[in-house]
Amino acid sequence: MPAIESSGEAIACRASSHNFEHDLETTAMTAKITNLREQFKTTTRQELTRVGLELFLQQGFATTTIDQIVEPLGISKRTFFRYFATKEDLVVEWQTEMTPAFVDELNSRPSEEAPFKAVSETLLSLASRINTNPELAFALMRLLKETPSLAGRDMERRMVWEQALTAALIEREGPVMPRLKARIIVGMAMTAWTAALDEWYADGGKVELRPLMEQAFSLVTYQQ
Amino acid sequence: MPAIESSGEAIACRASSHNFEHDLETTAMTAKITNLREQFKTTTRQELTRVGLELFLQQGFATTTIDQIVEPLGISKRTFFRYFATKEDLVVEWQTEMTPAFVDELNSRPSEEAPFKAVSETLLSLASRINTNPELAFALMRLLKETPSLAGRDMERRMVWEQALTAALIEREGPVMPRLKARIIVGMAMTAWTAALDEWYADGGKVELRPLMEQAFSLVTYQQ
DNA sequence: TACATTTTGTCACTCAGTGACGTATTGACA
DNA sequence: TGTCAATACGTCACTGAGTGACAAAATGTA
Repeated sequence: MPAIESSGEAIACRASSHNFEHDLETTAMTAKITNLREQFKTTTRQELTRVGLELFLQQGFATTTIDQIVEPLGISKRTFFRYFATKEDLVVEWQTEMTPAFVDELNSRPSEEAPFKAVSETLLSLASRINTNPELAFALMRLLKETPSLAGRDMERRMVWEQALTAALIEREGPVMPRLKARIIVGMAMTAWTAALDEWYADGGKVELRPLMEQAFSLVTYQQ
Repeated sequence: MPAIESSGEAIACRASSHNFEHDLETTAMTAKITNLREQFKTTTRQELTRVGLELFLQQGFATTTIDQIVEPLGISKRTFFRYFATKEDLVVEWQTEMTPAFVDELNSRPSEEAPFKAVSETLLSLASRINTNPELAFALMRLLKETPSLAGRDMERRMVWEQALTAALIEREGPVMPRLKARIIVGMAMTAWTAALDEWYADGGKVELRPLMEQAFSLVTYQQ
């Protein structure tokens, strides 16, 4: 979850470095940090996502141009596309980036836990993240659903998660678990998860998410 | 159209397509059939898909421009976008269009059949369609998988099918079937179906598809 | 025949995305 | 501190998808 409310001080400093040289002392003071370059890149990336999401949520995805995102930060359009391959990536990339966290979560589940249960609990851990800022999650979900190109990328993200979790599940269970079976277990859990999330969205994001998900998982469990 | 000869060429080209050669004469003779216009539009649409898919399969999706599709048919780029909203639609639209056929298939299943079984059989009916031309199906699937924007649209198509089948299942089962449960049953069946299709693709599209799908459905059935 | 409707082509335009090239910034080493 | 290679950025020019506006052509109807 990106922090939209963070201020853009660092980037302002960077933008002014073209004309002034006051960041020289900054370099002198932080001379120990070797990857100053990486830090700049990280903040630039964060600022781009912040401004981009703000504009998208405010005036829509299609009606917002790259120039509008880039202009208040004093960054060129060309540079934007050095950080994000497409306009859509600005919205969905941070979701894809949390894939390893899911795999870690699954790996940390007790080994005696049943496969489906382990995957379900892994996915449930995301529900608590959503719960920390339901309004933002709801707004982002609306953005994803109302923008066709973003909806497609969101589905793609789901596939990435499924593949990663499938691989992790096979790793976890060993050769007893055939690939097709692993795929289906993960797919079922993801189906329940998505269904619950959609129901939550359809109700305006006002009900409790976690019990809804638990209900969905239980439906999968004893449905045949 | 400004040039007469280009107009004649275009019509001749459309009329000479496959099985529509005789339609021109019959409509000209009877003259009572009012939808000559509609017929032209249908053939134009078919020709665009035919040429487009040929080029996409031959030289790739991204490297094929709309002009290349449109040029051999004597149609303008602007007209292309009156038939298809996006370049991607040329590939995926016919898949979305077969949604009602699925719903009909589900509705025609015997009413005493269990929900999951009915949905599974509905999806299995598509396997036989794929079986009529496995090479083409495989090539199309490779196209969908190797082109990110198409992969996204393909996922979107899956969602459309899921929603349509969910609605049909609720209709079929009556108020006994809550929406969340219906979603999950359909989602599970679709998960198994997709997993089987992916395995089939991973094996180079050479194994028999139907038994693979039946195996996938059976895995869902006795997995918990 | 004449007239209304629909379809199409042309033109001009916006915007996403890319390649090439020059410049500015940074990191490491003298 | 100065030098130099590597990296990051800006500018410019370009391709291609997609759209709005308007005129010309084809069709339906009478």
